[in-house]
Amino acid sequence: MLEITLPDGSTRNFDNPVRILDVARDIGAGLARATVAGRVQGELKDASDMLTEAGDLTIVTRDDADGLEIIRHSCAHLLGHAIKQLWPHSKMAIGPVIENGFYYDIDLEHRITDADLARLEQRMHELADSDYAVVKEVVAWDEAVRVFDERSEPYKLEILNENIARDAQPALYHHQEYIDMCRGPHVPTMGLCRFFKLTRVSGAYWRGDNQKPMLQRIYGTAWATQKQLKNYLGQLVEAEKRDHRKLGKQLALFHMQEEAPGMAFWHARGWTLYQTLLQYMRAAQQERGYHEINTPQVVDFSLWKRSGHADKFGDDMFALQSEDKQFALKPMNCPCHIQVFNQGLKSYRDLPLRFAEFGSCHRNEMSGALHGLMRVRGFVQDDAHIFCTEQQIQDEVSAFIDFLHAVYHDLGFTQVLYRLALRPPNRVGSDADWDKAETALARALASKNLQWEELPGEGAFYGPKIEFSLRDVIGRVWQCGTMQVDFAMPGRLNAHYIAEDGGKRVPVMLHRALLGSFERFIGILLEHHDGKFPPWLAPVQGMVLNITDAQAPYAAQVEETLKKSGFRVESDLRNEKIGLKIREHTLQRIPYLLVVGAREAQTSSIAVRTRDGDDLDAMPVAQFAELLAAQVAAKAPVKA
RNA sequence: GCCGGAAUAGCUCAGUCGGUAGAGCAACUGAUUCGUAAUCAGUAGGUCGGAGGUUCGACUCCUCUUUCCGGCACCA
Repeated sequence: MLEITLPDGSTRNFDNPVRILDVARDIGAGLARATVAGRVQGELKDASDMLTEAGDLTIVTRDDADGLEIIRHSCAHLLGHAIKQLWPHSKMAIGPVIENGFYYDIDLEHRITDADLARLEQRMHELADSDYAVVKEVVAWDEAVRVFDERSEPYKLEILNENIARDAQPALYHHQEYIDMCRGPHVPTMGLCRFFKLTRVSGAYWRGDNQKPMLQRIYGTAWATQKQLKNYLGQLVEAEKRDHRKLGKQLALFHMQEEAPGMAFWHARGWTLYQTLLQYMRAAQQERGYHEINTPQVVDFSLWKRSGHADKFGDDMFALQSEDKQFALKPMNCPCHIQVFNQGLKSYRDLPLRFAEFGSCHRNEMSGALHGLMRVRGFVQDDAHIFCTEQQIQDEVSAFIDFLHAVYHDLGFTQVLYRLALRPPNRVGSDADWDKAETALARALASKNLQWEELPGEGAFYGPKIEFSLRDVIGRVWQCGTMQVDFAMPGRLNAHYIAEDGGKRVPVMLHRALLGSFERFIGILLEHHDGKFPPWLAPVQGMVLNITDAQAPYAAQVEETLKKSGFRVESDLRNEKIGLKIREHTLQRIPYLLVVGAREAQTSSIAVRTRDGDDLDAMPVAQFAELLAAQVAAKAPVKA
């Protein structure tokens, strides 16, 4: 007698051991059809697995997150099955689940093209539609080796030899004639894997190692229902529409060209946005006790040698030769900030000393890494270095977190994620120092009641760090802010202060940034807002449009009045229909369109329309100025 | 840097089999003076990313190269 307890507390009794799928079938045919796997004592099991002991069982269906993940995993096998049918000589590497889908890495002479993807996808559909049963076979390690040896699968053999214990019992999943090795679980029948699409093919190093051969990676997305799939594909289209590179061109914000790869040419509107953001940061950090400084962009290589950057990143710096000297464009600001700190003797009474710089940096990023504004070679950081004592770390970090929250909130981001990167194997500084620094960072986070993820081994060699990421409106996560404790560099570059007892001490240096680089952050902002910036950030806040030439003088006067009130306003006096002007400036995402016709000229008013098409009716110019001023002050969105 | 793809008018994109390039929008000219997402007509616009090669002939085929796109790797 076998008693199975279901999540609702009800029980079912069986005379003999049963398969999970049989239990589902016993409950109902509908459930059986939707069954992907089972969860027994917290562990996922194949639907075909036998239950031999009494206990709890949760049927995992395609509606569960776990179920979807299994479907995606099985889709990778389905892809493998199809690949082997079309190209029997493919050597299969790995086929894991990723966010929204799966991929499979294969080694194949033939280069997979887009047309091949379509063929593969069609074959996958045929296989899935046949709804064949997946057969799981648990074998001895030797037997698994024999199977993959026979099938000439060197990558599977490497995995068996290097990653699977000799006494393990690997599971082989039979997909008709195709066999894949997997931890599982997998779907019981392939009919559960119908809603997928192969999205792209690219190269990927075997085991992620650039010394190892490059394989072909085929990506796909997979979902439990047609509706989910359609929805996701729609999101991709949506994300593409708000691509900052596209918007940057459409809205005349910036451009890039061949002669300066990885560096932006900022146009008037883009630079206005850039400056608005920069001035905002400047004011915000001034309020919080930072001293803004500015340091050279071209610095003798010897400084980078002393700071240790030349060793690690020398090849990634732009080098310059002049007379007999080797210079480099600065890739970061911290060594220069220490030079400023080192001018004049510092007392413990001067600490914490916060040096901020909108530092223009250049890094010779590898060509393949460049990506619009998101990864550039020339950029400006909202960088600052706080020189302080160990005792001051926690308070400084705590104040920084408040600062960061305030800024992210102002910029329209509400969700922040926190990660604490802890000591790596290769590091400088004593364990006692690391203990103190890690504790200070963790305490600062805890004191704000924040949840964080710990990343052991991920800290910089010179100290632990907190990474702050924000989630944008379409759910993507961007790492922007950082707070890093540095025990090493101040000492290397001879920074010290006189302590209370008269002794010389090396200060702790905190590297910190909120936005990271202005270039990248503007890219993120553009995509987050879809170019529809709130009025305080919008490069042009209002556009005055005349109906006919007769109102041109009045329109110019309105523009002038609003400009004098400190707003960014332009006018469009072309002899064009109002509909055309509305359309064009709406597409330019200008928050307010200010229409002036004979009526408005008569009454000294403007007819206000938002870029979203809302009509705010005619109002006196002064009233609009008041409304806009309030929104700018509050950093509020466009008012409907 | 590595794998794959792409580059044609200011922009978005066509271009068949190798026979010297085309549309829409924008620009310019003219008409129109108009009330909330595209007024009409006309004109002009190109070393087909760059350098070589094959060919009677190259946007088209080949080689090299630059940049971009999608990934991988990298990211102080």
